[in-house]
Amino acid sequence: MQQMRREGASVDWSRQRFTMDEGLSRAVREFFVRCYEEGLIYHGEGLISWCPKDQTALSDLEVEKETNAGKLYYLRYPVKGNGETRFVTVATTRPETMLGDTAVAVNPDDERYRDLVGSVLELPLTSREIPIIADEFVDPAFGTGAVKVTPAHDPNDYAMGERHKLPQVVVIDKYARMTSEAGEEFAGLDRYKAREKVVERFDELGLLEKTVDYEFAISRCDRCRTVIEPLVSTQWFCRMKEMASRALEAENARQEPKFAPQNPWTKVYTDWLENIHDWCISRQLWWGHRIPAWYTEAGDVVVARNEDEAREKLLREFSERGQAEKRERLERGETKLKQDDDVLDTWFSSGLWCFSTLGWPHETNDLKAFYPTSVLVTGRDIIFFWVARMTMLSLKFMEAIPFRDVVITGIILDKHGQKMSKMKGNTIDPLAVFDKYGVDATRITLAAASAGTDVRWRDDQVETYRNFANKIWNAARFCLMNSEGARVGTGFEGESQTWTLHDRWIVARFNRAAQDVNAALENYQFHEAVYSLYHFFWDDFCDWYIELAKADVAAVERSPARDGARSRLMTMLEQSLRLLHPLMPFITEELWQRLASLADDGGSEFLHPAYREMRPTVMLTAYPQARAELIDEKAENEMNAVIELISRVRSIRSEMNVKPGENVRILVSAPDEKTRDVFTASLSQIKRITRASEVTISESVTVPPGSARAALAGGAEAVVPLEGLIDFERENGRLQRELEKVEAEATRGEAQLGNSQFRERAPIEKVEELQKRVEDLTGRAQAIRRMLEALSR
RNA sequence: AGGCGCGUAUGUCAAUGGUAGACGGCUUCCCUUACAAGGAAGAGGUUGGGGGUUCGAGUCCCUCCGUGCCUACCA
Repeated sequence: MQQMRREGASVDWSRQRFTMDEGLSRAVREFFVRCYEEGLIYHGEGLISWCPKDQTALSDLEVEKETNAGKLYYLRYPVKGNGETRFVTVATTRPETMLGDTAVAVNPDDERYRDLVGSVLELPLTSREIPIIADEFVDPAFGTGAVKVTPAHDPNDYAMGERHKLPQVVVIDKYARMTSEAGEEFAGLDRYKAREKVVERFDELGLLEKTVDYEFAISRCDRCRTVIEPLVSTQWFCRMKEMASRALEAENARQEPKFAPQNPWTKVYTDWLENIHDWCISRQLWWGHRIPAWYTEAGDVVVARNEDEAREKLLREFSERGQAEKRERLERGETKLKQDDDVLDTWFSSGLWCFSTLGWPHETNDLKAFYPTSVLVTGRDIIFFWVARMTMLSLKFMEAIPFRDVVITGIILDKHGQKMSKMKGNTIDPLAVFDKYGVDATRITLAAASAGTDVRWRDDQVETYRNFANKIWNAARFCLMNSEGARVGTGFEGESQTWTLHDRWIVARFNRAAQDVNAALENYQFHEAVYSLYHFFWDDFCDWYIELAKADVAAVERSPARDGARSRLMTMLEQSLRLLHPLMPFITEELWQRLASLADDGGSEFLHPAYREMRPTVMLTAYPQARAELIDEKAENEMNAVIELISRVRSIRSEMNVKPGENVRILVSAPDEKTRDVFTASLSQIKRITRASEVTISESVTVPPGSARAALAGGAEAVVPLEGLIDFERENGRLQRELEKVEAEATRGEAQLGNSQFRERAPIEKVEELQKRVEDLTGRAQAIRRMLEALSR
């Protein structure tokens, strides 16, 4: 909880619940009683997974399978009869369980043993005789084709025992020690000691045929790693088939719930539901919801919401069954009731969470308002534990599935790709990362990991986003330093005729970013949201917009133009902070507060209409939605031309080793008048950013000798006269490389255009798009060739 | 044994069948009046191998190699 608060999780803390709270306990008892009354929950004997250390039953999900390098022992059992010496050899990984064997099984079609079916074996080390039975389950190809059957200590054998009505001989107790049934020689021995001894004795008797190395799966308690012992025991079980089929129907017919990412989790979920087994829900632990069942000394069991109800129910039952004596004793208060000491599997109460927290079984307002919920976010290892059980248990008494969407996140691995575990000591402490890099940086780093893919965690990748936070801080600082005269929030209202190109452009870029971010969040594609936000803020807003607006914004004299530029800058920052807020709540709130304090009413006007009366905070502002009419493609294209011009001049400066402090002259030619107008409108910005002493724009230029040149889109050209400074070799190399690149791409494009199949079958837009691109490329190539020619003269 | 996933730049990872990108690292230059946790310019790829479908494949299909996870009642 402390960690969630540090993370800035914006949850309603007043609704914090604990599974053992009274309201939830009531729901658990109610659910249990109703299910018992329907026969869905039953009390009975079964072979369950037992942890000898924790002394409790476990469900299938709470045992971990592990491959284990063990041995396969081949044991000979003598066939009884007629003094003949014949043996049946069985293979086993657990020889100690042979003491509890009550049969040997073979496949009915197995010729080798057909004549022996029905005959009897003398079980070594015991005085027992056991039959040879035939069962389809046995695989003739494995081992010897004969299987020892220990119904009390193996799940398969248990099932086979039921099929053939075999007795159960319990030779291992709940402490994993041999019982007296195992015989004097073995009683009291630990299961592994017993194994050694059994093998030793078989060897002595000449009944150990061979021992081979064998790898097999071993089950461990996921809590304490102790090897599980299958144990016949009386427990509480929940029938799952019917509930599972309802959940399956919801998924198959209506995609309820919907998984994100959809593949492969939907299938993982449905596969498990299809192969579901009954659930052992009782635990012999001290902690948890006590099972609402009461026993009399005479062994009667009653399930009820409380002890009073238990008595009533018992009275009714005794009457119905005509057990007058029991009834009278109960009425006289002579019968003591004892509640079951066992508790419920915590996942059972957790499975009710979605409605137990909202007041069920009462039809509360909360239940009506908040059920079903919208989304459950969890890891894939919890799909069975929680997601499936929640849907099943919820559908039992609720109309709808408990959540519409299930988002499966990746799992954080260590830097070597290993799952983190306390045992391996490779866990990371989120609080330490928060301390080192900040919560915002950590949050956005996690969000940037692609959806559903595991993350190899390295602290240093948080650095990228710590730097991003720093960038946001510094950009905001610049804006705030130049905020005098700005009217935040109104920058882009109603005066578009005074906007510069970069104003129209940043509005377009912002709306595009808002569109992308909203779409990404809608689809739980958080990494795409991060990508859009990062590049919008850093590349578009910081690198270009602030730089282009700087001259107007930072003008010394106050003027309507300066106020306007500042208002637009501040407005864009305010909107950007809103867009960033869900991913970086702390820094955006801090900056937003400073910004809001500049507004006349302290920022109230920024709040979502529903929250106008509340204290201003970015949390209560409306999240920016894209306005399609503001995604101004024309502005984007024009700005691209300006950006290209500036970039190419910078590139020339850098490659020609022009000192940063040194001013250059720039001659720009553009055959197209509109392009000239675009450049002219941004003249002062171009001049400033390229550090030019002079920029001239005309239809065509006379190129001074010793100029570096660059071909631009639409036949335009940038010329930087560098007489005396130019390195002809370098310029030649630079242009050659450029030409190669452009020609290669043009050739590829032309080849594709030359393919009649492409022209016929590809969509028209694609063909036209390529045509345009190839035209531009060939134009550039021509221009560069002319430049090279001029250079060599 | 089945099922699922992954192999892309030196590293970690992106990319509805349509110009292969980001971040880090690397090279060069710059302490320029928001930011050196920064700015500018660069280098770096036959998308694991081989087939196939398609006008077009990192993306779809088959196969092989490598690797990870989940499920399972072969003793």
